[in-house]
Amino acid sequence: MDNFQGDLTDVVRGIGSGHVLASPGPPEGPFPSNLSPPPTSDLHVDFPSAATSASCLTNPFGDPFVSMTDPLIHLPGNSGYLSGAGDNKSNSSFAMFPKVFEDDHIKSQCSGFPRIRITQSNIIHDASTCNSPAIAVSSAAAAASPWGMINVDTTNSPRNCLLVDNNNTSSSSQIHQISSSPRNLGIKRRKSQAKKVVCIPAPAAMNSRSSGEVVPSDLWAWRKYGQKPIKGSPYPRGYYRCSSSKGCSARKQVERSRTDPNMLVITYTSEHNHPWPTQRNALAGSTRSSSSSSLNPSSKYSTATTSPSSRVSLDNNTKNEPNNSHLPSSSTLPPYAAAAVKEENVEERQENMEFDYNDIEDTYRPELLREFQHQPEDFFADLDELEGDSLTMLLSHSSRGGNMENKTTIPDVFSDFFDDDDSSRSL
DNA sequence: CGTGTTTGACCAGCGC
DNA sequence: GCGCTGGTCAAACACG
Repeated sequence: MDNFQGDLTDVVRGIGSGHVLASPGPPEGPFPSNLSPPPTSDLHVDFPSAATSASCLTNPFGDPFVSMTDPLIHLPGNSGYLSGAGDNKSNSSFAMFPKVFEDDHIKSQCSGFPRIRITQSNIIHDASTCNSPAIAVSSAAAAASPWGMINVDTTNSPRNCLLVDNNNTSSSSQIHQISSSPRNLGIKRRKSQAKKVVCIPAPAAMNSRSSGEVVPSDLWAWRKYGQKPIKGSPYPRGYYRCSSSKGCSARKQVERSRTDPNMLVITYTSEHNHPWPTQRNALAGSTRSSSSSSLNPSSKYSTATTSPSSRVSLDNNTKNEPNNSHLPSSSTLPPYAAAAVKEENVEERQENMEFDYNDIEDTYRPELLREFQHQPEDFFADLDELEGDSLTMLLSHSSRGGNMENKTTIPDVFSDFFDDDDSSRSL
């Protein structure tokens, strides 16, 4: 059975194809739920809707930095664009909204990548290109959200889509999942084990390229230890365990939604028993993905590990402050996951279909938020300079002096992708 | 050499 | 109890 064995591979790769547009302007307040055109001064990320059918937006990679870069990375090759970043950089915020699934059978309502507008003050999910729910994100209101930067209004959300209700400006917003399948068909429960399921849009496989599979990465290093075809699903499931630290029991499973191949279902299990990786102990093999496995599409659904570069960038930041993030619960989750992942207890799930955001522990959030809070200025400042589209510029920028602690972040990630993706390099 | 992926085999949970 | 299926192990191999 071959089906889409290359899926997990391709899955991640295409995600980067997006457009980023940033234009100067004043920061915005909370955005209307009807998604009226956002004001200026936004970093606009416009994901191709047709090319990649996925819903709701995202940081497909889990790694905030990766996600931040993806759109940029593919700008040139995907007719993306990047214009001047806003002046107001201090309030910049990025948020990724993975779709939260209780069940991968939940049919995605979107057939195309939504257009996402990432603003320093707002992140708007423009539903115009997708029949998915419109999601307006405002960091302003988001400040009050548990995640600190999310305000998602999904007034028009169809069922099964994630809702983040931030009307409540208290210390906790809520994420609601509208309707969901009562059954957990995708993941068999081995023991009553708490699981966190994250659903993220997966890009359509890039036919032009066969290598360079990248897997949704998060802050941890994952080592694949197995892969199994799943009954009823044309897509295999990859099994990963945390390799950031020996003895860490954190694991995750990555698979495509059987109903919507454009969605990646990531299930986190167990917790990390260690702080964020401060250093990637090894790079060996981390970039190899582009060579062997994927050359043969049927050669297994290769998935990739977290980008070393992206990790490094985080390291630079995280090392500056004590790491208290490895707390129980959502510690295994990537930042985006922390915001939209449902702690999943298979047993409970069937009874309780509504997701209470309050239940989410935000072990990641504090760190991430701090990351963003500290980085935005530099990041957007960088974006400013990127105006015009030059990747070369981008890369060169990364290598130039200055505050490398922050600035190396994005470029490093970029280079990672470039190494793997020639198609996106056609500047 | 260290780390990662691949992949067949084995083990364990669950339903019948 | 049996079979099915998912999850894990571990050897072989690849990569830097």
